Amino acid sequence: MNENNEKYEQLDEETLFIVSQTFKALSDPTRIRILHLLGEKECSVTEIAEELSLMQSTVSHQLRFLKNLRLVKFRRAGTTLFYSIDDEHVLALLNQTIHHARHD
Amino acid sequence: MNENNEKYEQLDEETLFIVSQTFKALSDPTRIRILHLLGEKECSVTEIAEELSLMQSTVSHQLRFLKNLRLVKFRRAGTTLFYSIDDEHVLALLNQTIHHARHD
DNA sequence: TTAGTATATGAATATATGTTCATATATGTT
DNA sequence: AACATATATGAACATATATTCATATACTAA
Repeated sequence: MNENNEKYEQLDEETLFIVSQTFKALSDPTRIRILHLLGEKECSVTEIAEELSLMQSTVSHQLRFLKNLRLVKFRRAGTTLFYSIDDEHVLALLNQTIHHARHD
Repeated sequence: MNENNEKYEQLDEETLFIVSQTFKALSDPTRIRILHLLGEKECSVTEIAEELSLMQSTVSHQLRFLKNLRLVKFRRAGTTLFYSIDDEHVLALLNQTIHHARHD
């Protein structure tokens, strides 16, 4: 018994989509840097741009991407928006992989 | 003390590259399906193509991609190549994310 | 050696993606 | 209201990516 000749259980469309979107978010160096920074501390758009030497519009575009996937959130303080991590699981995924990349 | 106003420690180039490559491998639906299948059982190229309804050349191209990153390996048996997982950490990353995608 | 099967590869193509520039919107201040 | 600052957005562009088709290579058996 259990000769591993059971039929293979395919991944359903929706799961496949969510999983690929999640990893796609983490596959771009700019987004990785933004998420990693936000994992350290809440930041405004301008702060992110300065800290990472990126154009403000680049940061805004990527934050919109991350916000659509609910990986980040923001709070408003006047004209300034402070962004922070909204999905601790994905941040854990990132930190885990950073750790793995460094130690082998 | 520890007012969290220490300077932010940037990710180094090499780590950033490895991490983004790893996630890029996991960001495509076809590669996800291949890795998930190989996580269940060792398969030949033809078996993968049939099980997932993909063209043989599509499978070969993606296997080359995955092999370059050492995420899969193969053994030869005559003219047939049996592929299997070569990076359990990345498989764990995938399964973890599949589980997360399904349960929320 | 010839034929047959399994896999790999290169070129072509279509599509997706990331960045930049210019400009719009939103909020606060005077 | 006029102005300054912070952020968002749309269009244009260059580059990356995935798939397909055609064909090459590798191994096996007759």
